[in-house]
Amino acid sequence: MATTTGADLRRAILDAARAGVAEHGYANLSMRQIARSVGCSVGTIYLYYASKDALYAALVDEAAGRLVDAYAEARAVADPVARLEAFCRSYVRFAMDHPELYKVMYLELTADPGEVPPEAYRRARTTLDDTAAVLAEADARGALRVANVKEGALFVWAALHGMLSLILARQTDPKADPERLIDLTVRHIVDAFRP
Amino acid sequence: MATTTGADLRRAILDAARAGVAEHGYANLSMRQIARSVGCSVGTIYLYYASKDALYAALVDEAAGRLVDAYAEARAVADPVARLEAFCRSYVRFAMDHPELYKVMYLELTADPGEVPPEAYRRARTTLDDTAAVLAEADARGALRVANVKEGALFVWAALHGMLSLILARQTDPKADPERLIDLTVRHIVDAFRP
DNA sequence: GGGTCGGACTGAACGCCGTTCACAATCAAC
DNA sequence: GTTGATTGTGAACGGCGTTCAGTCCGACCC
Repeated sequence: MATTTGADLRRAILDAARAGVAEHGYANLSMRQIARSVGCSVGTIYLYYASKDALYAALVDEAAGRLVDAYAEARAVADPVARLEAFCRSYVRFAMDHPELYKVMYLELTADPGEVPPEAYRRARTTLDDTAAVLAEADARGALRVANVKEGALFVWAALHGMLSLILARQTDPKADPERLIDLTVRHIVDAFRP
Repeated sequence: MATTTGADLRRAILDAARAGVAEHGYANLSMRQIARSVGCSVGTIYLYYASKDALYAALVDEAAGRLVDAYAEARAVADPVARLEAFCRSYVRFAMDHPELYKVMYLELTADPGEVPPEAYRRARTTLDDTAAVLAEADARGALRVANVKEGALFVWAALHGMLSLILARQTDPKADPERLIDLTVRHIVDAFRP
């Protein structure tokens, strides 16, 4: 907060932006607030990030990295169906543990599609490849039936993302337990591919 | 644009707001722009809508009405499984035909959950009841197996909303045909409930 | 007619915002 | 010691949502 400079300042700005988004949402986050909390002037932020959108893209990129990390341990599960479920739960855990990052990545952005460069999402796409691979393996073993693994993986993502969106946007019954809804979703996803 | 007054002016403001959201998104829509396109002053808008959020809520309410209308004809389908699919397609058609309204209802809002009063969404919830009812009927006839119809309906909604979100936010493969992805989604949703 | 009242309407003003840019400070290289 | 680049500043610009003192104008009563 004091007189950080150079690369440290760059990181401090990103930290402040992340905290600001978590607290106020992207729309209510201001460059001036970031500058105040970091202890530099507004103009300085523009030395490190070309615009508010660029700063946002950096947040997305960072979040994508964490999402990919969350998939790492699930990759070790031997049984393909169990691994598919493990991937689903890794995705959900990421979203529930870091709702602000999940919003940054997949909720906030939809307000203005195309403002965040697609590169920021490239890393996150590897999770789709993981899902496609496990579907292919399960299909090969006859445990599941998957006509098209890429489309199948997209469905898995869509169903999880849909339920998470509804939960995070408080569109579900307030009395409903999110964990239970997630369990239900994962079970239905797997059932959708039963032979 | 000329000298509309009273209730006509109220409607003109709503029309301009809808067109503005469709073109620029909620964030880039300004009260001043609305005033310019309607031909009144900024202050006048506040005579009819307490705030930008209230104006937004009116848009959501209007969109919810149209969504409910879209469900009306599907309600006539006799076979419950066919009716479930018809509901799904009504929902999708609403989102694809009026992407700006769908964004207004379920995408833009997630930027700041809780800003739009829940009442605006009450009408839209009847579509969930429709889905729950058709699931109950299909279960009773043995065509599908649904442990909990309310949760089942939520899953149907989540899966559709998830795929639509990804499509509308351009997160799907640009080469993929949206229609095909929707077909796939509806098929998987039904399969998820197969006995 | 004159007078008054109330609702419709205005637009300048307030304090925010993202972004720019002329300027100052610092420091390595010569 | 001078130069040049790098790093940092903060006032200024145009735009935003919102407010409010003030203007307009038709309806009503005397």
